[in-house]
Amino acid sequence: MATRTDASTRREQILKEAARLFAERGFHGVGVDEIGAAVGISGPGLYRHFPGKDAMLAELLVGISGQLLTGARRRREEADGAPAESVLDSLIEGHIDFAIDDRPLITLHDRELDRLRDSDRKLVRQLQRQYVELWVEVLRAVYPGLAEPAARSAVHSVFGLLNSTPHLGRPGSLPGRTATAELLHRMARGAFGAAAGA
Amino acid sequence: MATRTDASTRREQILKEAARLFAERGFHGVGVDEIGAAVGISGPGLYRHFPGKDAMLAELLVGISGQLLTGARRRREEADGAPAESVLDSLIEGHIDFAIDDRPLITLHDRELDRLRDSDRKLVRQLQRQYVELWVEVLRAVYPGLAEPAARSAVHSVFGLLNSTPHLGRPGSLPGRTATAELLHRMARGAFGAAAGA
DNA sequence: CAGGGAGGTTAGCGGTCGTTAACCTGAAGG
DNA sequence: CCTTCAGGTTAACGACCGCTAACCTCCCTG
Repeated sequence: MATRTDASTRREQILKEAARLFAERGFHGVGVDEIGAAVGISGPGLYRHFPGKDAMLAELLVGISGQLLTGARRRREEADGAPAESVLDSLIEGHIDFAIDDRPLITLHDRELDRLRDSDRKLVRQLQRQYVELWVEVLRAVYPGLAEPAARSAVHSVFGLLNSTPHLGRPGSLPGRTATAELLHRMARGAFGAAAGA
Repeated sequence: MATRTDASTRREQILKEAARLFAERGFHGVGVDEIGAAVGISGPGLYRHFPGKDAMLAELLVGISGQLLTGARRRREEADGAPAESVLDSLIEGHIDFAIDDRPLITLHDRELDRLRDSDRKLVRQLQRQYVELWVEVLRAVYPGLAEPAARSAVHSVFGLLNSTPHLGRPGSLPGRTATAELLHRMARGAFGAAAGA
């Protein structure tokens, strides 16, 4: 039997290339032959690993949403007892890491959701909603005066801000990963502060 | 001769519906038959108004970019002599108006650019670049200490923030257009301030 | 009242795409 | 050594899609 590691390596390789291609040209703009070529096999060979093209997108989107949610929950629990500000900072940091390191996934995440089968789309939306609600709770702990609808809007808008990484130029033209992360972090905190602000 | 108004009404109707459909399901996810059906004619009838499907997308994207740039230039000139802060506020206000009132266009604007022919894409990118540079100039007039690369990143990120309107729930579930616009405006100013801030 | 153009229609062509079918190969296991 | 099976291959099918061709029908105009 092939080791689990080897088997999932090929699968993960396919998912990674598919994510890149979907992000670049859109789900319908990429053919299975291209995805196959990107990993060195040809078109229909992909069907040994996935039941179809839709399944690749579904696995990507569910994976992203789940990862974001799981990471956020972990960060909140690890900061147990800490002031709410530091939990918010940790959430922001986690989201920025994701947005910088997995740009294609961040792009797909809010772009190709409507291409999913109903059941998958419902699952992804549920995970996304829980993620947003976690942020809203933490945000309102930091700014108790902030009403819930405004908090929700603020969270969505800050996601838009943080997810702008694909527009910041190709990696390398940036002032450096650390500087970019710090800038985004400051801006997110500034935006939240202004949303709640006097 | 049909009046210019009547002729362009049908064209504009097609463009409007095409924008909505492209934003909902992606350029490749919409067929010409659907676009035709959305305006009450059937598929190939569209070719009396446009040379092809690509041309509709091109006209939309060039139109958006041009409108944004023209509006921004007008606002800067109208505020001649006014403090830089008020020019920045005017730019933010203009962008928010656009993001709230033309959500499908704002969505297309940063999503389907790669589907354009080379010449059209170059034109759109040029208009977008000029728009960004105008913001960068105004922003650095407000915050002279802000370095140019950081200012450019900040502008792109604030665009991400302002362009989050499609994620804020359907119009009607919002706390009201005015309240939403004010919230976004405060957050944008807060983000810029934090980007420049100590 | 001819006639011509604007703006539709339906039929159909050619190409592309996702998927399936049928076949091959190399390595692991009894 | 034979079998099995994971993981490939190429050929081909059926559906769909963008676009063209051919035709029709008002309505405006000289």
